[in-house]
Amino acid sequence: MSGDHGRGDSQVNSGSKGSESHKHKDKHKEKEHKHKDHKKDKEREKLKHCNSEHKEYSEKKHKDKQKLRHSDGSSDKHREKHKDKDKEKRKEDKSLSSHSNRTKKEKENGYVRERSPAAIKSEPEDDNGFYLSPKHNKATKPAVYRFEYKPKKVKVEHDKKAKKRKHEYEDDEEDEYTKHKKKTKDKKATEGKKAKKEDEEKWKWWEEERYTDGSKWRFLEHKGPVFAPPYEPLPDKVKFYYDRKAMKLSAPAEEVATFFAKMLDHEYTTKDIFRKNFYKDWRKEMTSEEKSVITDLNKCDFREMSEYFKAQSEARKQMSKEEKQKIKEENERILQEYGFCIMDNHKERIGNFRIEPPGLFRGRGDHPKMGMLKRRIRPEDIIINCSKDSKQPKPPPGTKWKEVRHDNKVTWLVSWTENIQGSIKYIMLNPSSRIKGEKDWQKYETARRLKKCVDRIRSQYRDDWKSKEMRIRQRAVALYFIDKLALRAGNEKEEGETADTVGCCSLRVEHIKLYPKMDEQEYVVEFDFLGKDSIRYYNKIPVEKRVFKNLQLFLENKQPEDDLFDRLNTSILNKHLQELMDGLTAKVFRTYNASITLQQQLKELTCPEDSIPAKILSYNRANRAVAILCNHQRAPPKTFEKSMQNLQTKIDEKQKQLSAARKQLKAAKADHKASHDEKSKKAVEVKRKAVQRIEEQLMKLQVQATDREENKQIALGTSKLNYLDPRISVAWCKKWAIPIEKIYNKTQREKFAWAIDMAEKDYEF
DNA sequence: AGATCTACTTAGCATAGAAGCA
DNA sequence: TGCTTCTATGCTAAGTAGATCT
Repeated sequence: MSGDHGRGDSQVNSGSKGSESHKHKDKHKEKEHKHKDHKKDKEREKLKHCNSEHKEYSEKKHKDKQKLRHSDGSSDKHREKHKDKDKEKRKEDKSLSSHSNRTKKEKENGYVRERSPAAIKSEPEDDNGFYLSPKHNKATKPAVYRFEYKPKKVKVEHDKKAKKRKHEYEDDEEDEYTKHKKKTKDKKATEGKKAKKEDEEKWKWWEEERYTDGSKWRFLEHKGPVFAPPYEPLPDKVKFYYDRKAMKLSAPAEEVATFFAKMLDHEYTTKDIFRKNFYKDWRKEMTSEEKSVITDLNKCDFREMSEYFKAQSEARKQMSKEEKQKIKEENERILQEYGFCIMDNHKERIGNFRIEPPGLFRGRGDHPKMGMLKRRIRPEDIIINCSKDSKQPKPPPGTKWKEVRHDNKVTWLVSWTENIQGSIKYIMLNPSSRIKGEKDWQKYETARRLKKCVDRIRSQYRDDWKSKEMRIRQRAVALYFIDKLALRAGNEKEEGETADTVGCCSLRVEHIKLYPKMDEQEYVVEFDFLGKDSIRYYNKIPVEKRVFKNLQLFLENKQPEDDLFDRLNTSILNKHLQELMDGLTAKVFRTYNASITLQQQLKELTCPEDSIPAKILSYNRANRAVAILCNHQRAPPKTFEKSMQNLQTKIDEKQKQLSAARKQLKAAKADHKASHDEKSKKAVEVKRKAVQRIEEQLMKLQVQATDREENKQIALGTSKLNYLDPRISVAWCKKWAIPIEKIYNKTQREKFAWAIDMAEKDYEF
């Protein structure tokens, strides 16, 4: 296990660290005058956090906010002004500051979407174990690649070549690749043309050549997207009221109003920004008459509309079986017609063939654009991508596509530009498709190549901590964080366009705190920031002295809102990584560390003599270690406490049952001792079996309870789907005779079909 | 050399549908 | 069988990263 971090079995932990962070956060807030209206969100947060500490925190936050409110009866305008001033000031600061010449981000979030107080245990690490490993230094060897990165003219890899590669490359997986090819060669010859169904489903694309010229396909045919159903005006009986008076809205204005009405139960319809954005966009849809009447959102009453939609969804639930069946069939028909495409002789499932319906935008976290109208996409907005020689999809009658192009250097079938951020959205294939699968496989191969040179890279960045050049030190410390803590790269973001979140390279001074000494530990760094999706990252970890000293240096003469790594960005970092290993980028470290952690944890946690459920618990624990590493959190399910209680009741009952059964067994034994006849002997056996059965059931329940408790606010799915080399899991299943269905559900099995087919029990990541 | 654009992966959440239970 | 609870799936936002433009 070379280059392994030796991560312990980090467990969920909501101890004192959490409260520390909260205090910190609170101070933070007051200092920065963050006082946006996020009462409702906090309430939601409160619900999410079941531990009392969190409640305390939320309440305190709430009080703080109230205080602030009182101190300045802040109107929106006031706040805006304040913000602008702040912005300007910062701009000036920046131009004066010699070390920071990059765009600075406005820190304006009051709403913090953080969850677990401290999900991550900082493990005191043996740094020697960390950096040195027996398999060391293949640095001098020319790198060997499974996939070509800068493909030249060669179009398709042919068998011969693949075989030749087998000798050239020592990659285990390479052997398998060729092996498979041989095995299926005969079969393939008889296959001939494509008989649609069964052969298609079983198509093993991983046994075929890949394109190496950068093209993604030769032939592509599809039916185009499915548009959102047109707006159906409300029945006349459902009224909208303005200033208590019923008012009939024009269809466009009414439609947008219904979007708001549908969200009425959500707390964000009470947020200032949301309301402001919504109102602004709504007015654009109004007739001039409506505009003159409706001048204040607060006087709008959407409740009747809201009730109507609730009743509708209730009615949908109450529909008869036949009606439901009919809808199901219709959906199936649409799926069959639009849900598949033909790509290079194979029918492939499309991932998202429906165009996103119009509605109100709700970004995650404290998003400046929340509430804006996401407009309806029309055929005129749509770019179709397909091959020239295919049957082109027809736009709906009386409409035209924006463009039809034939670009086989990309994988998307349909695209359009979305109006909130102006970004492009795509329709692409399902994860089970060849095109996605190959890429996924390739991703893990890159991570495996990193495994081979990670020791070298680690020793290099450690050397770089001593560099004379600031930029190199910064790069080295950032890389250390990315490697050790699995932080994301942290691209720059356009200020004011999105929620204020950061990754490694975009960390600011205010996101870390240094403690030369904390409790028993020396050189502790405390991280507290909002990452992707505004999920809070909170962690305290001891670092090496040199890292600590460097951080102190980076912090010198900086304001809280200045960049920690002012001489670094993701592009610089990735360019450097590219030089260290072909195909290496910051995110590869996440993949690598996730997968290697799973493999190592599985080795450590699986007991050969355990039952299958116990082994699965071990698997989930290994999976959990990764999820914690990658900070994959989730809101504790709304019914968590209750379902936990139910489970406990069941366990108690089972326990009673067990002791009763044991008593009976004892009695039967005594009986047998006395009588020594066949009948009593049989009775003993029967009772013994009963005890055994109940014991097993109890065990299963207990395992389930543990698993669930530990999983309260950790999401396993993301890492399973995106970070863990599926071959590790498949190999583990094969080794311990665990049915693969216990680990991967149907969708996951489809996505990982390649891994399930090719990984043997001795697979090593 | 930074800004912008493009393509693609990764992310959490809502909800539909399946499974379990009284 | 009808209700509750759990799980799978769909949805789409939010990242990463490379290419291209200025």
